[in-house]
Amino acid sequence: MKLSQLFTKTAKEAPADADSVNARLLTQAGFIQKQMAGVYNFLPLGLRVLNKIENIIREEMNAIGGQEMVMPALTQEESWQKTGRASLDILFHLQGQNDAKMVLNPTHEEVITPMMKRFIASYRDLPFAAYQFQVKFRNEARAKSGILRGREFPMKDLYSFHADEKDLDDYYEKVKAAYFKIYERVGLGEKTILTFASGGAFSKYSHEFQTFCEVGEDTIHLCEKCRVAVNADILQDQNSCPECGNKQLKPYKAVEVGNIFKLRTKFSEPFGLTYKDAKGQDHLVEMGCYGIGLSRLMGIIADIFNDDKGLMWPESVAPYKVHLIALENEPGVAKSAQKAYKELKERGIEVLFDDRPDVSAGEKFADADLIGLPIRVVVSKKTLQNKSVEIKGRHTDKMTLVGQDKLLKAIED
RNA sequence: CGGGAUGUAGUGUAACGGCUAACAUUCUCGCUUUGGGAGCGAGCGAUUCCGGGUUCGAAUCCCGGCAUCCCGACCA
Repeated sequence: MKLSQLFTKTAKEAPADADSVNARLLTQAGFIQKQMAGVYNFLPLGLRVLNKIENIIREEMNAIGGQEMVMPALTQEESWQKTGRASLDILFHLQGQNDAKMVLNPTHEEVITPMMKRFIASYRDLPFAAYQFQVKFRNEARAKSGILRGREFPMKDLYSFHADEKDLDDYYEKVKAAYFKIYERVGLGEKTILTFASGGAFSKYSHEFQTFCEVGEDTIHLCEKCRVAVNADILQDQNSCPECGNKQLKPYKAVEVGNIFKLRTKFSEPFGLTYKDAKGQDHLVEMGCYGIGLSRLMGIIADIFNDDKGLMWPESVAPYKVHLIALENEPGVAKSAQKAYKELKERGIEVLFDDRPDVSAGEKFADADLIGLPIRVVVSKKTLQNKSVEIKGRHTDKMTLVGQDKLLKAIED
């Protein structure tokens, strides 16, 4: 992508109403633009980050047998009455033709459970799991922290269906492992802790994945031996490590970046989702649900990986890998930079090319730091004197000159 | 939903109750510049959030609403 073509632009000054780090940097760099409180536009650079995150999650969901589908954002309110959740204050209600009552889904148990009655009849149909990436709507009393808690946000939700609790338990562990891989891959592995949280009516616990972060809404109590934690919400019931019994737990601020939950028959019951066993007896289907908010993940990554100059994306989720700069408006420089751009692209390396002819060197450097791609490549009069280009990582001040013909090799290492 | 703060060109800020609402930046045009947000000149850009009130006179004071941010409550 050529920066001269990109419709977004960076801002020198931070927006006055963006107090949170993620909102400030992502807005300044042109990744997102606020629409209203808790509702954001995801611009080309921001969408690329979301898509990177989405693809990582997709691969891990497919690896544990998840089948991708998409459910609607809109649902009849009746389904929510059946489960007793029509009165949730986070529900957006709206009215259709003939005064039909509908809601914008904040989650999809009320959609997928009745739908599966069409596809689950026998124990032979089980188990399986289905997931989607879909926008969720939650009328939060207070939107906050930039894109960490919005009223409309993209989410991955996986639902699993089982004949018995044992099978649900086994699959639950598989999802847990898949989640660890996801956090590892997006760069949050070391900072993300499995946390025991309220299990609701049918289970002792659910599990949250909590990422250490100062802006965190939650407090988790960490067992440093086991690297698991207990959410402060359930501390009165569980004041020691559930794995080793250790009572020396240390409190930390953290943000929930995922939640996995054994629903058991909480939803199959109101909708009558049953299957017949080998003897022809009916049983309620056992269910699990597993969510990850994509934009929250993006926000927390922005919140954690930055410095005073701007964002610092982990390579796995960076919108592009290379930020290529043609430093001066000079024919030789432009020509060499164009050539490098073409070669990188042909090699399948994602590159953002600052080809703007009328922008000062300082501004180009500042923009590169703000946008925060992992590798910066500069072509200038100076580098061309040595028939070379300059390479610098976003995390370091160290610059190295490599021959023009060695660029691809240097980038790939 | 309770409390607090704030609303002024696209963005960031200024303006004692009193002149044509100022400055920087962005943007447009011209010239000059090019290794860390360059320089000079000219220009565009505002119903001062909305509605009411006080006053000879309101961006400024008062009331109501709305919006945004922060704290709290809430939050599978």
